[in-house]
Amino acid sequence: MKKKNITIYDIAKVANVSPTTVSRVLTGNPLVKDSTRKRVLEKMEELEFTPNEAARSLTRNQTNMIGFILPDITNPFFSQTYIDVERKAFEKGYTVLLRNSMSSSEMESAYLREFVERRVECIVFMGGRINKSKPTEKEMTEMKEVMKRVPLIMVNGWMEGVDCHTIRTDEEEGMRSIVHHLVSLGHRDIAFIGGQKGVSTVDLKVLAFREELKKYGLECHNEWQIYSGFGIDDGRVAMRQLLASKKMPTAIIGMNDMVIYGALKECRKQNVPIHNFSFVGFDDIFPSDIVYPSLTTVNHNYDQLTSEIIETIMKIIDRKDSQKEILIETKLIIRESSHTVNEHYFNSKEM
Amino acid sequence: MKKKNITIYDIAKVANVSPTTVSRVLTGNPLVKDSTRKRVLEKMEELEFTPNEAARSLTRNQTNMIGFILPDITNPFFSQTYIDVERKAFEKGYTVLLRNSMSSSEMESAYLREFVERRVECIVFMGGRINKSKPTEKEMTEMKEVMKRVPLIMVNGWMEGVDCHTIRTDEEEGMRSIVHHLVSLGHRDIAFIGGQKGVSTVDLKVLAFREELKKYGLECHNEWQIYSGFGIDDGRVAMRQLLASKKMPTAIIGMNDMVIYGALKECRKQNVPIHNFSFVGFDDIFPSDIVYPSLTTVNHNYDQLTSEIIETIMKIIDRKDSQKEILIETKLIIRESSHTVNEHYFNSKEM
DNA sequence: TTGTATGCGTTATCAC
DNA sequence: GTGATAACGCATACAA
Repeated sequence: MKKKNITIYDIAKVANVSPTTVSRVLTGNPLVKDSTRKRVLEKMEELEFTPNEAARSLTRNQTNMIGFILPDITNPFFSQTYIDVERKAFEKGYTVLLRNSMSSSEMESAYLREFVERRVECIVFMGGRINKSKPTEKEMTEMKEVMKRVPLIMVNGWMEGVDCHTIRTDEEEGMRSIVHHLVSLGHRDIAFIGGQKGVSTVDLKVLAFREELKKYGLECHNEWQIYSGFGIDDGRVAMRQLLASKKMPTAIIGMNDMVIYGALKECRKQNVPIHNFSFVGFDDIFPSDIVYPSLTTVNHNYDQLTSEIIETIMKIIDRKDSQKEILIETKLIIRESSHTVNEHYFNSKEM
Repeated sequence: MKKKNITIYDIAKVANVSPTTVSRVLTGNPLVKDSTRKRVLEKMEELEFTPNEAARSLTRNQTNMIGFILPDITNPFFSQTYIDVERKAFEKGYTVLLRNSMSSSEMESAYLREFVERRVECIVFMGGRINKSKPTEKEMTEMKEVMKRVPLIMVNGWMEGVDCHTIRTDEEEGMRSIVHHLVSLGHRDIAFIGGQKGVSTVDLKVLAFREELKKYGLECHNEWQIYSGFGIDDGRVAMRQLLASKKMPTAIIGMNDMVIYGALKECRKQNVPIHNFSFVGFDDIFPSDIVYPSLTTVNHNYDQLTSEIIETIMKIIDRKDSQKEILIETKLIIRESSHTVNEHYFNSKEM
């Protein structure tokens, strides 16, 4: 029943050469006579031979695989990053293994182990533990253990005390540009919604946000900083809370685009005129250009980000020097959702 | 320089057992004495041993890998499908290799070849050539060649003359439910936008669309069927064309959700009241619940779809019988974008 | 330019 | 329970 696998030995036999020669044409060794190369290739075609990559990996001690752990590929921020990396890696002859951790530490551990077993040549890590201000001891030591065996690159995150290649977009600067933009539109009452304390991408933004408020001499209302989470519904929750407060902000910054989508939705549910507020998101994922109003947001510069990732990977694999920390400039994309303080707002309020 | 890889031989040596025994604890063979198993495990820990999956694959002649080709993971329709398959496969001990073909036949070929070389145990195929009404001879024979070596499942597509497992959502029925819904709201002038002729998922829908119009005794205006493409901008193009026509429809069905996003955007650009039209999409991807107006659309029943995919894969691998063709029921999700014919529309027109 | 022999790190088949 | 030994399919050092 078991169909015999066709190997270079079978090809060698029918082509009247040694397995070595077959192997040579496989690896593109130029020392083979054209006529024999041609004959071998013909026989391969004939017998429908396909080299076994596992065997190859075993002898060459390299797999041409790269591992990529991220929280959730259904989030356009990650899918846009991933797809570019996949394409650029393929051009270099590498294959990417994608794993969705859902930010679960257990999943991350399982996938890290798998990657080591499969002998990937480099691991790209996003989200989860590398965004925790206080990762657990286990998470840190595990990371170090893995890094003894496989080089690892952290994207938009890091771990205190874990020395490692780091590539991240300059989220602080992104946040500063948002505040600057809003202030220049006349806003003085600015809220920040979404995210979660203890997550570095959040803490980073909040810190920059507060510093910037101070710089412009604006008051920092703690009740306007609502750490409700990262999803659409979390944005709704935050907006609901804002709408229920006595004094309301005139501008709302989201931890990411998603929470702003939720905020917009909540306004509609409550029949609050959407232009009462200016909204600004973060990430510039594709729906931000189609929601209404289209969303002002910070673009991560995906092309540069992914280029740096792949370049760093290749340098590490080729044992070339490469910059340990890379910071990517962001770009503020101004769309309809941010505007001068709306006077209708004040008119429409009973005051 | 080259750091020696740690193998079961190293473990065997320090644990005073044979490599065979080490292998036994690795495979979970129960015939090992508890004390020696414990000793071996300890030594593995100590030397930071990790089994080499390539070597394993080689001897066991199985890789525990599944290949997944789809057009574009940044499209939420695909990412939602993929992520569920990944998770369910992982639960069964399988790893999914994702490849984005961008619907390019060359990419598809390259990835198919790679999958065969990596000896994946099953291939899931979406988009591209399996949605062509007339795939090329090369595409068909290549598919057959691959299928001699690796079982293949086509999802939401098929190939005439290529006998193969097929799982698809019932798009015809989905389209019928849309037309029924619109007609029951009083619409008689219905357009279809997006897609491309010669793509089966499009032809299928258009056919059902026309049959349904006929069934309700409605006229079929060919100029209201605009095959502009699959993306957001393609939807804008189609909408522009509709808005420029003498007689306009009252309802617009999209090939997918994306083109409707474009249509909504175009209306806003031209300051056309959005409620002049009823809009219905197809796919129910996540932004459809957050755009304004929220989009009535057809849901693919992702959970059932992905369950069927994984079940079929496992049955094929385990050489169990499995249904050759599976059809998944769709579900019409009614949101704000579909409503009765808007009277304001007629009032606002100069007529 | 080609062939022989050996190794890569496991598992599987025997024997003991 | 445990241990030799032979696969698995390819690449490479060395010979010729």
